[in-house]
Amino acid sequence: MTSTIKVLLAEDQSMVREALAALLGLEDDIEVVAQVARGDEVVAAVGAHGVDVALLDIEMPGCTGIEAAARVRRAHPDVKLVVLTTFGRPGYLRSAMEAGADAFLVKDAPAAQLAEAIRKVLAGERVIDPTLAAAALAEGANPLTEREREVLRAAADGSTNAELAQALHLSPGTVRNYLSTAIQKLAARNRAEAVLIAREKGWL
Amino acid sequence: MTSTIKVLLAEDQSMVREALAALLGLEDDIEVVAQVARGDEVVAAVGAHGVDVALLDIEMPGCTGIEAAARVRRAHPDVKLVVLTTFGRPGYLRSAMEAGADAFLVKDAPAAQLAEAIRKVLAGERVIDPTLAAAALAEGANPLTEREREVLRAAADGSTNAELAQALHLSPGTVRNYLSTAIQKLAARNRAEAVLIAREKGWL
DNA sequence: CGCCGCGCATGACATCTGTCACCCGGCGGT
DNA sequence: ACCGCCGGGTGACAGATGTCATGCGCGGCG
Repeated sequence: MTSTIKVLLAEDQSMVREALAALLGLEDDIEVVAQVARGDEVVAAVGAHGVDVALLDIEMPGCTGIEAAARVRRAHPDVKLVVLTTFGRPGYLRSAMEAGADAFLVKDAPAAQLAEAIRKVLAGERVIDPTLAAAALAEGANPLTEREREVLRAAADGSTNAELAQALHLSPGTVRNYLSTAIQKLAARNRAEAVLIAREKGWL
Repeated sequence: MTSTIKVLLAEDQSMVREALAALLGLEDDIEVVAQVARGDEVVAAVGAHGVDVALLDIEMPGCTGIEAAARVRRAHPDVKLVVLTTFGRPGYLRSAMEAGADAFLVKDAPAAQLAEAIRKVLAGERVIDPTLAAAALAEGANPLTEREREVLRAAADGSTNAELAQALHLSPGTVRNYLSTAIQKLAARNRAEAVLIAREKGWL
């Protein structure tokens, strides 16, 4: 490797983003060439700066880091993708890998792993926390259908059946049916618990 | 100022914590002398390292940064307290100030404000985002009674009335009464929405 | 002292929610 | 051709939830 590794940082909280930039700035083979605060600005920035590795937070306005990863994979297939997240939800790991991520890191892992992961993905390796990988495999795939997920997502803010029906252009009875099957699939006791479980597993 | 400012960093996500340490390490008048990942380790670490300023995240295991701030204030009245948080909830600001914090920063403020805030609190100033301060004053105090808050907190995980009654040693009817008044005070349409509203305002 | 707010409780009532049975049309597999 | 699953719907029913009136005892405040 003759030149430095060019990194893009995508993270919405500027204090965290700039702190991560400072951290990576300590490594002399790594250079942060671009920073963005929104998921939907990632692809353009990757194109504009000749980025080698994109470091993507999941929780971002615009679009999620996972969606951004999928877009970068399509537009710039050679760029390596590191997904970084606060929450070690197995479902997140699964969808990140499906979106084409090369590494998946949680923010409560030691900071040293960050630079290490960047070097490894550039060398063609994949970096995944083995504990999380096991959890993702153990829990199986998302059992919810697309519609069930939609209804559950819409129900997350405490809307009533009537409001959900209106918002989703469905009959109130259908809304209740979907919620009922979702509740059973998730082994929850009501919609509120179902939302919590789905969210925790990264199925929302 | 003849010597460097000694800072304690309390933040549970090690990647963020170490990144913030790297960021502060770039300032030559600031030295991070201690790092902890739990709220209940803060007081001891402050005592052990002769800390000038404690930087406290709110969301932490052990105890919250706000609770930790109150404990430091009691045990070491001269130590300056900077509370740092992901969520700019007015209720958080209010309780942080009541706990004796000297500065209140949100993580999506520019990183430069961090070092600046540390220097300002040491000079005796208070640092508060004016927008947030206005919001905190505008929304008024927490209208919920202690019991209402307890019930709402317990209801947050989707428990039924019967389970809440058992857990809180109350009659099921009483649980419903408390939830009902809480729902009305928060102008919510059901318990789920009430939980969301209370959480967003920092009243939980 | 009287009044009010809080904690706690009961009973009655209307509505919301969750479940179940059953219906249709379409699409993919065997 | 048949089965199963999905999207969408209806009707019925039990139980959970939200509201209201009312009651009691306690403590603070004018």
